[in-house]
Amino acid sequence: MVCLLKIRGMLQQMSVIERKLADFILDNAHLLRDYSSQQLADAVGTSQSSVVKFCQKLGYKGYPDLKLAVNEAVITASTLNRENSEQSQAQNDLVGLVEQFQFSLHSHLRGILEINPEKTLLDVVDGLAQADKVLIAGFGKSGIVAHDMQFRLLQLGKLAIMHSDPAMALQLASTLNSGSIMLLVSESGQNTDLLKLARYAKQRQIRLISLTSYKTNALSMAADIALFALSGDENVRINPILVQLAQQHLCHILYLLLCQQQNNDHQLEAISKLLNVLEQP
Amino acid sequence: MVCLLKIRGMLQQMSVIERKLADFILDNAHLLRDYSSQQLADAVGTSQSSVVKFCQKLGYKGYPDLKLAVNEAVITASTLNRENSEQSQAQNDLVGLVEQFQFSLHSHLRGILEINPEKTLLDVVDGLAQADKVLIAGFGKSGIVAHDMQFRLLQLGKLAIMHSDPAMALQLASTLNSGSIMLLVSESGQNTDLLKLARYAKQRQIRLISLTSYKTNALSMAADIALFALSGDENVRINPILVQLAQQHLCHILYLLLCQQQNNDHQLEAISKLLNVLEQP
DNA sequence: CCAACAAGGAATAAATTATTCAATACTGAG
DNA sequence: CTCAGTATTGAATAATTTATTCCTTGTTGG
Repeated sequence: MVCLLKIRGMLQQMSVIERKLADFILDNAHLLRDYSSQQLADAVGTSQSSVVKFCQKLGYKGYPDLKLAVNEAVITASTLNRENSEQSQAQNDLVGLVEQFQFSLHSHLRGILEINPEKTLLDVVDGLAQADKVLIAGFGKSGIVAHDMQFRLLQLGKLAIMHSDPAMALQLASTLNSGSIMLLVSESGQNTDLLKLARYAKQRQIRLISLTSYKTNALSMAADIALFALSGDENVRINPILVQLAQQHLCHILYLLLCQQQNNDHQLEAISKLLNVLEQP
Repeated sequence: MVCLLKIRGMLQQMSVIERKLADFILDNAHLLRDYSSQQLADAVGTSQSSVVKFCQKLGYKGYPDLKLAVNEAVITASTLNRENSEQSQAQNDLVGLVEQFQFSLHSHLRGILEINPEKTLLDVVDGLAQADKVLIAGFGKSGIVAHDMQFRLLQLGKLAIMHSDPAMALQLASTLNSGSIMLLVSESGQNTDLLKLARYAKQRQIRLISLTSYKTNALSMAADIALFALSGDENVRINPILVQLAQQHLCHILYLLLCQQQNNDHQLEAISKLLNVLEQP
C-alpha cells in the first residue's frame, strides 16, 4: 500500500528511465509478482542494473525487496476491495461464477445470526442436550440436511434417529417419549409428511423444533421453537443450494454449541477411539 | 491464506524434515519474508536443497514462489483480522464462535479454486455431461456429500445412482457400462469399500473421478481425475465439517457449471413442472 | 535377505541479483 | 563557449540465491 504511494510521490524528481519504471510498476503492479529484474528491465526497455538501482534509490534493499513490497500493496488493496466493492466482475466465467456463488453464500450464512435470536439457538441447544432421543426428519433436499444433523448428533453420543422413508419416520416417531425431541427440516415448511409428524408430536406432547425457510409456514407455526434459514436469491439454480447450505450451517452451529456445552475430555476420547477404528483397513 | 491451509493439510503425510519445515513456516510465517532458502534451511537444521524440494512438493515452482504465497497469506490474514477483530472480539461467546467458524469456512471455500485447476473442473463437467449414468458413492460423512451430489445431478435430468450400503453400491456398479462414470467421495481416500469400487471401475474401464482431502491417497491416485477439498483446521470439531462443506461446495460448483453448459430453457421447464408437483399437497 | 524405492544432503549448475566501471550526457562556473 | 564536475546509464562481472543432479542411506515389501 505504502509502497505504491511512495513511488507515486517521487515521480516528479525522477529521471526519464526511472519514471518509465515507476509508471510501469504503477500500471502493472499485479504483474510484478512473476517478473525478474531482467524481465522488468526488458519490459520497460532498460537495463537490469538500472532496475536494481531504482529499487535502492527508493530505499529498498534490492529488487526482491521492492517486489515483495509491491506485492503486499497489491494484496492489501485487493483484499480491501473485495470487502468493500463486494464482487469482482471482471474475471472470466468460471472464476466469476464461483465468486458470485461464494459471495451469496457468505451473505446468507452471515444472515443466520440475524434472523435467529441468540436465545432461540441456546434454547434449541438446551433442548437437544436434555433430550434422551432426537428424531430428525426431512425429505428431498432437506433429507441431506437431516442426515447431516443426525451424523453430528451421533458424533456427540446423542441418540439421533431418522429415516428417509416418511412411513418409516412415522414408525420411528412412535418410539419417542415425553423426554424426546423432534427436529423437522423443510425448505417450504409445507411438506405433508412432515406436517403429519408435527401433528403426531403435538398429540404426544413431544417438543418440536422446525427448520424452514424464513417465511411463515405451517411447520414453523406448529413448532415450539422455529429456526430459519434465509431464502430469496433470484437465481433459480443457486437459491435452493443456498437455502440448503444455510440450513446445514445452522445445524453445524448448533453442533458446535453442543460441543462447547459438553465436557469435552470424555467425548474427545470417544471420538479419537472411533477414528482409530475407522482408519484401520 | 490458502497456502498455509494447504501446508497444514499435508502435515500428516510429511516426512520428519518436511514436517519440521512446515512447522517452522506455520509458526513463523511472518518471518519468512526475510529468509533465503539457505537461511530457512539453517533455521530448521536441514539442507538448502531439501527446502527447495519441499516447495516443489507442495506444488510451488520453487522457493521464491512459496515465499510469495506465504507472504500473501500473512498479509490477507492480518488485513482480514483487522477488519473482523474490531467487531467480533468484543462480543460474547456465541457470536465469536460463529464468526470464527464462518471465517474458516470462507477460507476453505476460497481455496477450492486454487487447489483444483480450472481445467480439471471443466474436464469433470465434460465427463459428467457426456456420461449416460453416474454412479456416486461415499460412506459416512461423505455419504452426505454423495447424496447431495446425487440430488443435484437428478435435478439436471442426469441419471445419478447411489446407495448408502456398500454392497448395494457394488451391485449398482455392475449396471454401468463404458459410457458411464463413477464419482467416489471420501475424506481420507482410503475407505476399503470405495477402493473396491475403484478397482472395479479400472477393470471395467469406467472413468473414475475422486473427491478427497488434499493429500495423496489411494483413491485419488487410482482416479482418472482427482478433485480435492482442503483439510487441516486444527480444531477437531470444526475440521471434519469444513472438509465436508468444502466437498459439497465443490459439487455445487460442478452443478452450476453443468447448468451453464446445458440448454437451460428446456431444463427450467422440467424443473418448474416438477416443483409444481412437489408443492401440491 | 535382497531389490526397489524414497528421502536427504553435498556438490554443482543455473538463475537471479548486485556491483563495478566505463561511456555518455548534462550542469554550472569561468 | 568550454571544460571540469557530476549524475545517469548500461555492459560486464561478481556475488548471491535458487534449482538440479547425483550419491548415500534407510526403509518397505517381496
